[in-house]
Amino acid sequence: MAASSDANDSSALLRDFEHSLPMQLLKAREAAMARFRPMLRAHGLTEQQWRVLRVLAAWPGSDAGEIARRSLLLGPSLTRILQHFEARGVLARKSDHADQRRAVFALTAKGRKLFAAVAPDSERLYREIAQAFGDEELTTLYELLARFCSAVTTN
Amino acid sequence: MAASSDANDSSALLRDFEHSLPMQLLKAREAAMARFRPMLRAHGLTEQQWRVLRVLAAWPGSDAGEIARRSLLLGPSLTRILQHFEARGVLARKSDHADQRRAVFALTAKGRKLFAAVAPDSERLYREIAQAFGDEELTTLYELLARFCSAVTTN
DNA sequence: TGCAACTAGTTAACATGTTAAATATACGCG
DNA sequence: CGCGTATATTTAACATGTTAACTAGTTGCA
Repeated sequence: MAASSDANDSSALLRDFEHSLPMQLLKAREAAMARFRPMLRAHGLTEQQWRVLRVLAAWPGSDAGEIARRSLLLGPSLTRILQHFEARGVLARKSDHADQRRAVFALTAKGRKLFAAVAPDSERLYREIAQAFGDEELTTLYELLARFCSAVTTN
Repeated sequence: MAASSDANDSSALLRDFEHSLPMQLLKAREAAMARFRPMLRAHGLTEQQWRVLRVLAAWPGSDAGEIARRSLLLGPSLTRILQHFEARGVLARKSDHADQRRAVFALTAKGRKLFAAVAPDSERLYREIAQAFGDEELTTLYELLARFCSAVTTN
């Protein structure tokens, strides 16, 4: 890649571009995920699959809507991941007798084993990041992000 | 979707889950993008296409590597977007005579017109967000995110 | 000169993101 | 009871994310 040489005449637009909050949030997320992705890949998981696994480990018997909300996945993505995991024997689907539209999900023994194998690696990387950034700054960042969400979300 | 009813026995895992920084960053990004996406869609653009348009508006004559780095897009995604825009007549490709591997890109008149049409809407929405969140908090958030990136990025 | 190592960009293959539409079930109410 | 409406989930279609492999051009150096 060519070394960048910012022309002076674009400084106004440059400032505007660096003040794109979605881009800065994406960049920060990438900085963190770059550490997690290789580890997850070594376990045969994508980032999104790991989020679903975590939700089902914490709340077994969730229905699809609840999994989607907690894992921040949209319906179609979740449908594909649940089908993938079901085919792999990681989770089991059971139709809800009280409401036939719903299906509830739970990890199988294989799924729980997979979760147990990944969780320690995940926590280790999280602690590395927390240490690199600093616990106080991390807490401040969490709080700011939460305030941002509640301030900006329209509902 | 079913109302959530958090079981007490999962409180430890719940705390862990809410302390997933990649998820909180994603959530914040979503809160912001939810405002931008409908506007961009009305102009026939995706979020990523708009990022490429902004880069080329600010730095005409960038090569693909430079566009990728500035727009935070990976090579394959950028290739597709450049092909899409080229077919639509939004930008023009020119091979670099000094280095035949490179191609440099610039907006056409049509591309500049498109940029000029979207930019005011984009800035209006950005100001709405800044006002909802508060300028000082926004500045703090930018600084924290920048520190996070430099602390966590391994290079 | 000639070849090995490197770099820019693209292609390939599979997974997810995004919106709209379709399907199936549940619910409310005349 | 029966029908319109709402809800849960899936499917469809296209765009992007991610990694690996591939192509073509470039560079350094024996």
